[in-house]
Amino acid sequence: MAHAQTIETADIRSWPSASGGPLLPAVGPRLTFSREAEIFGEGERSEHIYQVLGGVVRTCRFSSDGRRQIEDFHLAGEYFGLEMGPDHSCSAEAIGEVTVQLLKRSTLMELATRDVDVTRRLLELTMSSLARAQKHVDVLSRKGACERVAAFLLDFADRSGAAAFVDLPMSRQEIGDYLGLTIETVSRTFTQLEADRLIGLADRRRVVLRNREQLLTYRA
Amino acid sequence: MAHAQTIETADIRSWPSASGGPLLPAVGPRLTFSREAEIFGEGERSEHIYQVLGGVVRTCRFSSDGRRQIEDFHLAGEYFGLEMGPDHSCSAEAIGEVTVQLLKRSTLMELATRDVDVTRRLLELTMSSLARAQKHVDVLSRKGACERVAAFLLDFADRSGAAAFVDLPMSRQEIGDYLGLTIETVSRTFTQLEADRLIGLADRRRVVLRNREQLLTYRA
DNA sequence: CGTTAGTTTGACCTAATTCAAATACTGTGG
DNA sequence: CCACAGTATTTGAATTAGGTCAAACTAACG
Repeated sequence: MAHAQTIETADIRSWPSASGGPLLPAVGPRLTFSREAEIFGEGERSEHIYQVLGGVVRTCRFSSDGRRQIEDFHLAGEYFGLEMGPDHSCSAEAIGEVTVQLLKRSTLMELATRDVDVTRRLLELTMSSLARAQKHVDVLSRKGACERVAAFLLDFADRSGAAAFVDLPMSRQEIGDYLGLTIETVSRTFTQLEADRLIGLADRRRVVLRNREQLLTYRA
Repeated sequence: MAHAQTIETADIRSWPSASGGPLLPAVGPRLTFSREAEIFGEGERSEHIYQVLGGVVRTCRFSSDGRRQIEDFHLAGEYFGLEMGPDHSCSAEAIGEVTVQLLKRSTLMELATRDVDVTRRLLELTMSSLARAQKHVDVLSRKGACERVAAFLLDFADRSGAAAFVDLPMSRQEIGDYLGLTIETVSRTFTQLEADRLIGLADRRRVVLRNREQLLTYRA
């Protein structure tokens, strides 16, 4: 957890009001990480659960052949770092500057033995991660490059709240490592989607979803 | 749930002794399904959670283009059918004859509001499903056909308890639908792994793992 | 046996990778 | 503001793993 800077230790009373959605008590400090900083590493002891407050985090795993598999990107509001075992099964890194809320695992687990709601929320959280992972399996399993990129763009747009405009914080390489494609194929696919008028590329990082309908059919 | 046959309604007192591992109280009947019978369908209301008592179950999803993605195979002792939403997000079907223990979801959830252990066990269960799904993502992401099949065989051997001998209950087509490969590629890969002395094919369904070491290196 | 479904094998094709090179950005110092 | 270095991205050409189509083979079962 290098380059981290403590901002504030949240009070245990910052428990979410009876709102829906999986929210957990912020039993830990906030930290800010700079671009490309490691938040935790694969194999490290898992002491905390994390909630993104600002920026985007990637969780990834490295194969013995040096390839990087990005499990997921995590946007503001989302949680990451939940583990079953004692160690982190993947590493987490900041894409650009990132602020996270730490939740001490032991405290949370202790709370969970007394408060069923905490356990229930952990369960909801884990189940939605599972649903995402299964969708990821579907996409990787037998979809072509266009469908993968289309599914990624739509998912990312939905999650970042923007209707038809995405500001991608991650590189082409990172998209490739998420979608199981090479950087060249990702690049060519963007080019082709633009040629087909399905997207517009204002900037290399700013994508306009021109034809949501048709992009959607790709991800079926 | 066609072709199902009730065998016995388990007593709620069949709560697992203080053993480790994710075990849940069997609050529901046992059912037996015949070969290829549907246990539940995608989109159906999710009323139960299931534990396999005997046989192997596949959970799968169908793309609009008619392709089948098998999410996972479930062996004796394993659970399936946990959902976050009200409906099943995939269907479950019997491979060969299968006996399952049903756990009524509403009863389980009611139990969970009173007993933290139940919720904790549901959490453990979901987390191990998540870990499996993430491993599946890794395999599908950038591995070749040999590595996929090798990873599948090793995983299946480990889970069925056999050290170096696997009796596959599923067809080549099903393996393909699980690994994101065509039946032809799966077949060719088996042939090649045998030619390379990594496996032996007694019967089409009986595989001997001749060289566990080398198979392992494939899945790194 | 004959029929059927599952599997293997072969020939060819396509999508994506690889290798290589050109181009476009970003930030820095002048 | 411009030139430069370094990185990210795009584009091109050649290669290849896996898919597709088609046919032969095998096992199971009446």
